[in-house]
Amino acid sequence: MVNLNPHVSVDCVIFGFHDGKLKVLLIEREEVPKSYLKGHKLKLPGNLITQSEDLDISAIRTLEELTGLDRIFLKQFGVFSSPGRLSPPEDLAWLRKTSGLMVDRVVTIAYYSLIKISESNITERTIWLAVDDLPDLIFDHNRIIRKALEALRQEIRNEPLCFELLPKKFTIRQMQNLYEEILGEPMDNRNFRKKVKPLEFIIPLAEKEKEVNHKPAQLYKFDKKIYEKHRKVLSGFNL
Amino acid sequence: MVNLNPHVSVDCVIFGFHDGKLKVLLIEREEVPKSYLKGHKLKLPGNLITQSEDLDISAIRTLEELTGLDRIFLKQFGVFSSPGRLSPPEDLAWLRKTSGLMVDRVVTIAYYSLIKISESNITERTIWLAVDDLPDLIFDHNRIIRKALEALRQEIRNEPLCFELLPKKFTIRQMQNLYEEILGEPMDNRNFRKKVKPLEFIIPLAEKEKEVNHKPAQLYKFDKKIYEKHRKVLSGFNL
DNA sequence: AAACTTAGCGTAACATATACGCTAAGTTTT
DNA sequence: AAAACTTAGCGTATATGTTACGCTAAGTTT
Repeated sequence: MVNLNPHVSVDCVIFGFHDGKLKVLLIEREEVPKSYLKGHKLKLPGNLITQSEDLDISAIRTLEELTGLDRIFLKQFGVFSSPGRLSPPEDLAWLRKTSGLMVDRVVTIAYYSLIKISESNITERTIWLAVDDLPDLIFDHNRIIRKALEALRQEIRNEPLCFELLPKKFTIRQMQNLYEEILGEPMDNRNFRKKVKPLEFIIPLAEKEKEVNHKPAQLYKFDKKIYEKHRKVLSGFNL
Repeated sequence: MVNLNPHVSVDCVIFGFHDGKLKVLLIEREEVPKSYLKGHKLKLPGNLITQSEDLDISAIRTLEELTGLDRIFLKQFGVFSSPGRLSPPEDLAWLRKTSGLMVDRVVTIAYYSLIKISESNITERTIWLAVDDLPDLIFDHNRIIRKALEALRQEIRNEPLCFELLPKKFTIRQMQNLYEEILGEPMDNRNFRKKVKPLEFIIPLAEKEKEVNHKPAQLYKFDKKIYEKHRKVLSGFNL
């Protein structure tokens, strides 16, 4: 057994994009007696940290184990430290039982992470739910997700985060739909294309969309190296 | 003696603006044997948290005690968790001695805060130093300050943080100088005035600058309530 | 052929940013 | 009284970016 630090934990809000909806990855808790279910069956992926691990490393490891992906986008966005956050008592009891530790107060460092659902290899006992329609979760995890979404909305305006959520090969329309879903406002397709067109790090492939009952769309990929070269000149990424 | 949590601490990077320079408030360590001074005499204000306190509350208390100010601007901007951060060994020995605890690893939650130097009542054993010319500090405190400055630079573009650093009564020129110092680039005074002019939450006072050997400048104050009313309409604060 | 969406051209109205010339006014210093 | 200095404001040309919209053509399935 690893040597756990019972005072500090890491929680990850994993966002994905599927069927035009922004989703969060949740874990179904084990060993929950029926007596206190009441919808509190789900939680965010996360763990108490080990004594010798940097938090970022701990978060990365948690994610790799869970999704089968490495090089995932990961961003620390907040700390949740309220002394009363490990409530209700049934949830605290569950944590003590499953961790085997008499935890009392846990300060949790929260990360959000962006993954390509289509390319991940998610392990069992997990479920993707739309962020705008979540049930009650354990502890303060609903609040953590709300804060993560605020941070994501803020940062996706200035950084090319959308490519972390889109599949490797994507169409301009998919890209626009993602922005519309996250920012919650419709955009003009013609103007959107005009903005995207001159970006040299969005590269057309020799391949088109298939099996759609309309003109197939051009597929593109994101070239991170070219983006890095241009970012200093362009002073960011604004859509 | 309060019941301290030896695993989690709070550190505050307190910025102030004086003589046209952005400064940081540092504390002179006590009980430092001459044998390992080497410049490591200074540290950021901060403490281990108590078992029952929310971190924000802990940071607020630390600041009030230190500056005599309440309602200080305070923002949590990062977590520093590297297992090796409590080095060199002399510094760790000092922490163990002064805290009376066998601390081993401390995850610190870092805040930056903005204060009006002229109106604060700073306690002893502290010193204001220019951020661009700091000596070596204890632990990883130089790194924490660098990160705080990055966060401040980012956020001062979108929020009216400058008024936290300026005195209650300020001139447009002082405001411009502050922006120039923090963002590190000169600005055109005429254009700056044009941008500031239409902002209804910057209110002229019936009072002018004194004891300067040129035309005295108009003094202004910032009205937070009016700003809050307009912010939704204006979608932010950009300079 | 109809239905649908992609892909692109064009443009008018409007807002913002940046650089810079110019004038007048109010204070202290000489 | 003049010189030195900074505040305070007007004006303007240029470039750049945003938003809304009309229009055409092309490629796929039904």
